[in-house]
Amino acid sequence: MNMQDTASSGVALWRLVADGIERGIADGRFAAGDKLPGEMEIAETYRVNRHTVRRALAALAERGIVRAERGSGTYVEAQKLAYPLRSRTRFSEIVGADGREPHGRLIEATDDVATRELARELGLKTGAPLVRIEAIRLADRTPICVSTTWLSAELFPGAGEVFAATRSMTKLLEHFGVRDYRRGATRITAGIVDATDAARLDLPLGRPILVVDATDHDLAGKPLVTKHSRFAAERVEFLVES
Amino acid sequence: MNMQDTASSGVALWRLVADGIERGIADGRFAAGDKLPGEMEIAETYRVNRHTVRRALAALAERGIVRAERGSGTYVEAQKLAYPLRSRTRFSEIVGADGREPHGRLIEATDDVATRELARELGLKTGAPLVRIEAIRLADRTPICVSTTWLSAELFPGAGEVFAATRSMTKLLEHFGVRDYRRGATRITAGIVDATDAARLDLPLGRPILVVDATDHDLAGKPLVTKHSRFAAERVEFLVES
DNA sequence: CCAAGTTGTCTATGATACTAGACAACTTCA
DNA sequence: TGAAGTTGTCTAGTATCATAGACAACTTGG
Repeated sequence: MNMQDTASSGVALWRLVADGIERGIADGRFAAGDKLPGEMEIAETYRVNRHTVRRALAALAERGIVRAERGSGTYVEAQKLAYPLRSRTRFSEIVGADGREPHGRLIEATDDVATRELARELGLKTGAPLVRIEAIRLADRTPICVSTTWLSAELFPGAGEVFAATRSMTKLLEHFGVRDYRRGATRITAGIVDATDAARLDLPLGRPILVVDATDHDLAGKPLVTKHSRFAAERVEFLVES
Repeated sequence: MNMQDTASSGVALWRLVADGIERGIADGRFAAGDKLPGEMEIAETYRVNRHTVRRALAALAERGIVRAERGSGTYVEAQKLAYPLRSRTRFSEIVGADGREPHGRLIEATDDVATRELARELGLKTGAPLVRIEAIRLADRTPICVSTTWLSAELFPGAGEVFAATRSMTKLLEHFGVRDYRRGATRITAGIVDATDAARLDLPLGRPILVVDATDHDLAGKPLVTKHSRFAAERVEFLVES
């Protein structure tokens, strides 16, 4: 089949195929994360050559709508979560604003001691007792980030158990009488996911991650918690107010 | 410039040009009957080759949206007048319903005698005296059809003068006491415009016309007038109720 | 490990799209 | 009548679109 068989519309065949697939995604016929039919199957349904399908898929991949995995298939990319970086950022609010269901899960809560850097961030002395919380945050069922959070074990005794129960850092702080808090300086870098985080984030090895280090303070400016978060870069997009 | 310079959109350049021109017509930037800019000028505004513009114009002409006249220019085709064929059809009502101003003009009114066919249509004897009225009907300033109308000279004495004054067949019949009338069988054929009608309809030679033969009767079924009308096919579209 | 199924890449061919230039045919207007 | 401006029609060359086939590279599941 050649382009002009389609009523000489002036629209390229691969564009028609791409639009069709995109409509299928928008309609929900293909959900985020779903595997699309194979290139051969798509070619048959649209009655075009496989190369034409590849052109269409390449255009969609260029826009971040699908992602091809060699030997496996082509998958619908979840739309990136728009994650505004403000002094008052609450994961649950951001995810909720995106029309998705926020979830949190405790992976591990252990005792730790402050390194010199952690102590400086939290306004404590080196070697001070800390609670280290490993947690994962999800939007619907998609893991967004894993974060390591440190709190003073003296100021927040039993923080691990509280977080396990509430699954929310905001509620944990409320439990200890902190009504509101603000984010201090936020440092953002990027890296490659390690094996541990890859498993937690359900990411293939070698994928890029956004690494965020931040410390939250109470309204008086006293440090409360400091975090080291790793976001699946392909699932989130940070927005900085200008 | 090549197609893919336009962001590799998968939409042919000529299609973009055609869409742009069509939007201009829809927006009223180019009114019906207007002359479009020359092909060279369009090519410059869209930054494409003149041949690409010609492709776009050809597509629009194919759909009857524009009409190219060699040596003169390309013009916006007036939308065809929707002309419902019902037993009670009044030109002025049809044109008015289209939001246009109906006009009628007498070309010629002469005495005639009935041929055998005219006599049969009008329920008269062959050779009976007739009035023959040549008239033209327009919507706004566009000629729609020329028609030859025959009436019995005995039933409608001085019909030519009355029509010249009223410019309306309906009013002419009213003048002779006919309050209402109906159209009988209508025969529709097509042909090529002759030189006389071409001048009257402001049509180039060789254009197709719709030829309508019909006889109007009063409510008792008595024949009143019989007509032979030639419509500019490109300016009218007959609608038959189903 | 193997087989089946998947995406990635290469070569090749024909049809369209777009550009470029030139000239013919025609209309309009002075 | 002639010049200017218009659409119509050629030829030619380059880039893209679409098709076709083959094989490599990889993943998955038995």
